[in-house]
Amino acid sequence: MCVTLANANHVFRALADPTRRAIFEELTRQGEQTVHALTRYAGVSQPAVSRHLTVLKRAKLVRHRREGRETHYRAQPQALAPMVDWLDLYGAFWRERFDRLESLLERMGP
Amino acid sequence: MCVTLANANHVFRALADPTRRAIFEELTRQGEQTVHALTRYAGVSQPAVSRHLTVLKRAKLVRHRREGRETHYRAQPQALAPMVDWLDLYGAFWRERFDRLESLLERMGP
DNA sequence: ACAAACCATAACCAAACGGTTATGGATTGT
DNA sequence: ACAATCCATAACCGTTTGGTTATGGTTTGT
Repeated sequence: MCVTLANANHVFRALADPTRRAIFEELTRQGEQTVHALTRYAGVSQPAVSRHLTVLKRAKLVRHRREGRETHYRAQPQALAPMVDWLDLYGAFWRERFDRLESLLERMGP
Repeated sequence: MCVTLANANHVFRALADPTRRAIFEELTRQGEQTVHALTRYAGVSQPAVSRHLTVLKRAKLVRHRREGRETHYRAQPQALAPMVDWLDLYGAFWRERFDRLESLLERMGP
């Protein structure tokens, strides 16, 4: 719980940058990716991607797995918990979120 | 919806700074506050607070109301919607959130 | 009328950020 | 053995950021 608060700052900061959010989104949608693949996707240089991944790693939003000369990264959505907790406390009320959930489930069909 | 995406960046950026989060939290907990009161709370100079409030205002996370020589600010939690939406899409928190919701509804009785 | 209070903006500054190119270490393919 | 690939780190650079003090406009209190 103190861990949560300590990490909250890292999570908020990491997701403040749109490129970093895009990388995290890509990893969430497409699953595990190499740095090479992410570089092609992100539209910035490979070192830039590497450092973005380092920031995401610090926030525990991604994990990496080395395999030969390539490093595979995967999203770690549990690390979003501090942000969700914060929203629970300071923003989104249950009623509102329930409505949203309902409408989203509806859109997803039966 | 495009509006949501456009604003998402502002919201994420605004909440990336701990001082700004603290101000928003204070406004959420204690309700409307003057800049003077927020300055006492935030532990930074009054101009710093004013500019933080400007950033929060840009993200529509706060509204202001002038009353004589003082400006009252209030939190606007609906503006967190883009962040909640983003978490819905990329957080993959369905299971956990659904559990939480379920247990809450249970506690609320039949 | 005048002093004080409240707030926003301007001007300034050090530090952090996000990008780049250069480099080198480890691994793979030929 | 050698060349090429993958990745991380270093070095560098312009811009943004978060803070400060200074200033001025408006409103309030005496």
